Amino acid sequence: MSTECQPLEPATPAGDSLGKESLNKESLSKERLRLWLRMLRVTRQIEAELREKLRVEFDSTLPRFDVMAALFRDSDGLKMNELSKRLRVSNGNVTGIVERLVDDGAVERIAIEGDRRATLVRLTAAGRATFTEMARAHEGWVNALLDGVTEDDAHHIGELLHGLPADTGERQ
Amino acid sequence: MSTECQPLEPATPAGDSLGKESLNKESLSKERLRLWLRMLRVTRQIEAELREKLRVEFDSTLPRFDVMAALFRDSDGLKMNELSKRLRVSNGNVTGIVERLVDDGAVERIAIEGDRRATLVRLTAAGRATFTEMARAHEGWVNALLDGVTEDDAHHIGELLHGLPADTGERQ
DNA sequence: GGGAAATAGTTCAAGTATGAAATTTCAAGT
DNA sequence: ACTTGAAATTTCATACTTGAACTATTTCCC
Repeated sequence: MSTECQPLEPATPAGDSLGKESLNKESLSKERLRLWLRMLRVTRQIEAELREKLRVEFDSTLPRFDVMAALFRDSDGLKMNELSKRLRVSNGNVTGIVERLVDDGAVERIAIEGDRRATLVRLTAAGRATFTEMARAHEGWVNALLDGVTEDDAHHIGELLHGLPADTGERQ
Repeated sequence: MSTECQPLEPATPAGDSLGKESLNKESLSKERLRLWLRMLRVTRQIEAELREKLRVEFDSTLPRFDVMAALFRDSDGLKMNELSKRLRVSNGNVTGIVERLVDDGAVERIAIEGDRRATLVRLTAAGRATFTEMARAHEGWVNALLDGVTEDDAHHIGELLHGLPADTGERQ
């Protein structure tokens, strides 16, 4: 959903006693909020279009795509554990998605010798083939959706986002 | 979820016969994909933190917050219809969220005279009070999460996002 | 006026998502 | 060996989300 709330009235109204308006903390906070709302709206919109494309053209979904993408990168397979860390979603969530991918024949579970708690999850050959097609299409869709963005823009925004607390988290 | 896929190998590999690499279509496409993945990751991360905050501090959720925000802006109330258009979510979705907000006492349904199909949905006094608190906190959280973003940055990214196909859609 | 089309909502099935509890297995320490 | 604790997953309750089917009401048009 959209978080369609707009900045409320400033707590420090008209006359600002701290200095230039544009250097004001209130103003900066409002501007960041506006930015966040716009980022959210754009992201949601793009996600919706990608989801629709995946649904219509591949009878698949974004979560499935995400899981397959992670497994495609680690072609030796991942433990459920690692998968959920990689995708930053809850453990139980991954269980369900993988379950459906197994039903689809795109993914297989492999027992790990020496640890009967864990399971390895891996793309099947069919899964790899399907994902390769999906990924190619996906890149095309994104490219089209970000039509107005030049390479410089992309690079610039990327840099700005990169410094954010939200982007510097525990990845890997 | 995350769409953690990285750009695959370029279809046009090393030697590029079309001109400078940075002006290459392939390269631009990859750069846009990279940008999209980063936007998605940052957005998801911020959303996750906001959701957590709402849960812990207000025992609420983002969808509830979004609905309340929309109703706060239109203090006369909105029809379910308008609400779902405003938030860009499905009709049935809004039904459920409003239902829970009604249970919470934050929202009330009001019959519309002259059209027995539609219902008006409005924040209660309690709902307005609660939302005012939540919105203040929310702005603070966003402000903190976007800590590294200057006012110029915010403005710049905002402008770039603004031109996107995804942002120019049927709003309001 | 009467019926087709449009509009407003709810309901439904399936999938996604979380956080918490429960289960099974492993790893130590005693 | 035994128990305690950690680790890997699944299960569960709840909630969100979509797209489609369904109901009820209104509007339009002949």
